[in-house]
Amino acid sequence: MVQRSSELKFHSSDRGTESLREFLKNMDEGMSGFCIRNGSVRGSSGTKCGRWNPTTEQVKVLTELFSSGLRTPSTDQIQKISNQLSFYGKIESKNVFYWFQNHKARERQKRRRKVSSSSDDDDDSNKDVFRRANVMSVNSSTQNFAQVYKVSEPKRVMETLELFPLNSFGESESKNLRVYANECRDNMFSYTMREQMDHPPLDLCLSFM
Amino acid sequence: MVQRSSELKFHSSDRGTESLREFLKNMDEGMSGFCIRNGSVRGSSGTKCGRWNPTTEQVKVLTELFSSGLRTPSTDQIQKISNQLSFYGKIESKNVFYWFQNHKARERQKRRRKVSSSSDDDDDSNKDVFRRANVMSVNSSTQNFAQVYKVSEPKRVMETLELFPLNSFGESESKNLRVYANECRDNMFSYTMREQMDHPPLDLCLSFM
DNA sequence: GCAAATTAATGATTTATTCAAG
DNA sequence: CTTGAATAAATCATTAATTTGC
Repeated sequence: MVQRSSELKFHSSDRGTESLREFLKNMDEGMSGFCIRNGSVRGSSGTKCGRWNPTTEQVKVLTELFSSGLRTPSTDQIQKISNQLSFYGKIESKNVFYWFQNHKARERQKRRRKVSSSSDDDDDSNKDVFRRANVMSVNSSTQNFAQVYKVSEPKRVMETLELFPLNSFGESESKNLRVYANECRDNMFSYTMREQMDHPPLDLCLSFM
Repeated sequence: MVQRSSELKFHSSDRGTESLREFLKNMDEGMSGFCIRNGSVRGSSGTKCGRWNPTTEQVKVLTELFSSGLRTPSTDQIQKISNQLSFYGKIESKNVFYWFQNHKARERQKRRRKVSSSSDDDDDSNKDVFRRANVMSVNSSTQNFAQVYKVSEPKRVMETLELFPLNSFGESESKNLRVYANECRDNMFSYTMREQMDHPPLDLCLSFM
């Protein structure tokens, strides 16, 4: 299925569109070689990874977080979660993002289908809006985003996940609220990875503040 | 399989819309450096980041590109287009992304509303091909885009528009990918919690032990 | 028992809607 | 009123479950 659509056909009427011209030019160039997704490559080795397949632990943690109230993690949160979960297996930030998005949507859907009673149960709309934006990455099958992403994740040191940074924005919007607050507690995790997966190797500490 | 459901319901009314902006900012503002996260800069502080206001030239080029068949530019394309257009004025990648998205949607909508006669002879059609051909389409729900950019792109400076970067993904991605350490990644966001949230605004610390 | 075939889950994309700045 | 921004809903696609015939 090779599709090439180099359809870019612009009206060559030149007006002061030198820039466009340039764009298109470049575009064409780029067009020439795009390789992307070679359909098959399946099942073979790891390079061509299909979609993310979360491990039990990963799902567990994600689910916990979700049921703890986290619905639309911020970019940072996603990064952190991803970092943490990478311990259990391959995972990328976007996966976390998608997971939350799908999970949220499907829970809602499930609820609706079941009983439309409780008015509008979940809907955490506000938060979503608020942060979704920052969150994930795209894999763009071909792009090297994945790579990049990958890179960016590992670098981060594991810190405690701080979800729901309580503090209402809106008012004390002091210019820089770069409250590095949590920096201090950077490494308090100690990965005692236990062999037995029976018990969650990790402790989810919910601290209410 | 088993999914937990604990929906919270936050019907807050506020939507924060600065996040995306913020991230994207970091992304291609690697050099521009402007407006450092002023979330809801309501009261307005120094750098007020209003929404993008495209210049005539920018719109012109974008429109040309659109009518030339480009419908869903890939991330790279966006990046490049953005770079090019920055010549005409302030612009960010996300603006390009959104522009295409909105323009596409609105053209379609317009068409429908107007006359369903001309079916879809518009340029949109071929765009599909275009996009399809390149699996690398930007896709990623908007947010993704944002994130991706933010995280992955910061370092890539493009000078020439190179669309459709052919690169075989999948292999050693350990390339250099500058990690782009965004130091203040800890900016906390604030959710406006509603009284009736199911879950208390908790600070969720996930520590692996 | 064990694969091919079929179905159920769910990861990933795309589209439609919504909100609000100017 | 236009349109940038952002999300939720709908959809597509692929993997895991499972069913079924042998």
